[in-house]
Amino acid sequence: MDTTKLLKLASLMFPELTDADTVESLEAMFPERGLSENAKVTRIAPSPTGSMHLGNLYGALADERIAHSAADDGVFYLRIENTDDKREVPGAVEKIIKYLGAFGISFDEGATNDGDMGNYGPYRQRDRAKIYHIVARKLILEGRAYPCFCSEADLENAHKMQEENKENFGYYGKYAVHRDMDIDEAIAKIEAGESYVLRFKSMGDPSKKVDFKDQIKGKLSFPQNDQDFVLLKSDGIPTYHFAHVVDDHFMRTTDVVRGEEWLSTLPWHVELWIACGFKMPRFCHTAQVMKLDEETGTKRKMSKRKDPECTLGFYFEKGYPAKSVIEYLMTLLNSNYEQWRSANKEASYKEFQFKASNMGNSGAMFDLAKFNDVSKNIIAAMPAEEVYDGVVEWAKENDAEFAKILTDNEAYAKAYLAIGRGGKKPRKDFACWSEVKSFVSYYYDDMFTLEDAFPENVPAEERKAMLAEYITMYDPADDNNGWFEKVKTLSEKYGYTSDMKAYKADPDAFKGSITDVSNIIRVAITGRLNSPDLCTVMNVMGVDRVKARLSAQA
RNA sequence: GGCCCGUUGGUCAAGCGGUUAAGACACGGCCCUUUCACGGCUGUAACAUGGGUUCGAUUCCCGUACGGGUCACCA
Repeated sequence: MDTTKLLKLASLMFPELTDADTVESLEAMFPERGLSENAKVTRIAPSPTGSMHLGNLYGALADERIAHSAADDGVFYLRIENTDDKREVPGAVEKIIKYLGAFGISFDEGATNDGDMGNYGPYRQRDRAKIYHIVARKLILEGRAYPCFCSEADLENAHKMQEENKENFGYYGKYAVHRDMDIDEAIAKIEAGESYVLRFKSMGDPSKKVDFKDQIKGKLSFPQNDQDFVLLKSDGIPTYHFAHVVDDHFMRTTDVVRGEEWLSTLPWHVELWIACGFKMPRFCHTAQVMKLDEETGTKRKMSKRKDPECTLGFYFEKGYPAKSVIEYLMTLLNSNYEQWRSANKEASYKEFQFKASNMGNSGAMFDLAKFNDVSKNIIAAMPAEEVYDGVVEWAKENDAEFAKILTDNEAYAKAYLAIGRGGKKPRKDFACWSEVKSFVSYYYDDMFTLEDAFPENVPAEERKAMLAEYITMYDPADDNNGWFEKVKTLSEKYGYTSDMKAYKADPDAFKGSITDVSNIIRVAITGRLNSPDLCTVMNVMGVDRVKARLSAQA
């Protein structure tokens, strides 16, 4: 190998590098972290190409929990994978940080809205060009990387030929046309200004296997890689593969958590890690989250391209509490979480001992019905103040009119939100804030609508008479027992039994029951057949509104 | 098409050679109950398929089918 020529090639490709820019200098600049034995370093590495979706959050939560669950000094950091400037969406980084923050996921280091935080940066890949170039130069000098001058058309032709010959696609073997190009020729082409990429020179033999252990999937076996994949694109920015190896090495990641879509290129990465001379981290390839289709209620694989509506924004729009989403994701992430939760009802999810090995390996499906149940439990456990704050915050963004109604009389809203709350068996009325309005509309005269739900077995005249009489009986000072006694008295007077046992045993023997009478009052007051405890509802509404509602139907 | 991953009740999901095959959600019934919600009890319902290995396979191996991923100068 002609070292002099290779040096010339390298300096032509990376004129910004000096002799001091060596991999050793990088090792010194980004030393091992010296954390405790069990400490794990994980990262979330999104590309700022659009809105976050549930899969990103799922991965982020897994990373965060793995880092913070194993030891006190674990590190979880944010790295921005902005190597593809064509796809970058302005403001996406800010959005990522904002959304993850909204779900209570915070970083120990990494990219922030104003610069970087931490000693292993820069944390935006575009700012790391020099670091990649230093490693690339080393690979060139060792004969493990070379420039390739193929045009897009060249590669397309090769692809077509491979299709016709039923061969594997890619740049390898005889299709790796620049792999053994004369160095002088390459130098000449570069000097002439020809566009090129830097390719990895693979030494793998696909007829042999490479064995691998994944923290989630267990033992895996692949054919060895023989692809001379691209390390640096023609703009000098690395591809994911190269950036992954360089960054996760120099940022000292101990556990690479990523989606299982990376499994197929794992042999590439394995060969690259070895070629670079870096110690491989542990890998956790997570099953992918399927998404719910809110229209049909059916489920299918989440897809960035096909499902723009499965963004995290969906959960904000519906008004699901961040806590609910996290809680549900935890049940998906670690299958023993639910069991733990039922034994530790009050505990924060952070107290749960999260393990990568407890992650499912067969594709976690988003189950809307279950998610709603989880969310109902979360909301049911909140004090009225928290519910009020949640609804108001949501309404301010999504229903300004409702927000005004709520804030105009905060005490009133909190009073009815407190009904059935706080005890051992709290009501589970709503799964998200957008469901609240229709549930509480009858507390407001402007939103009150009367459904035609009066019991049919009670003649209208009798019903009106009962309501008229009840107005005179109603006393807001009554407690629940006193309230019920009055309804009982009224029922008996009109011939409706209050003996529910007898009534159930033989309904035909009676004109009707106290249920009919209380439902008449209920419909008059709330406009519907279903409501929380009527006595409390009436108390919250206040005597004036109650009497007005009753007389309107009397 | 090549390579890889997966397939347990309606849904999610335990299980890791011998179990009456957990649990949660949903659904049905009963109880509680002035309605609803909650809660309690209870019921229906599953190891994709064909071959092996084994005294014994949901569990291990091979094939088939089905689903998914990937095969870019995207991540």
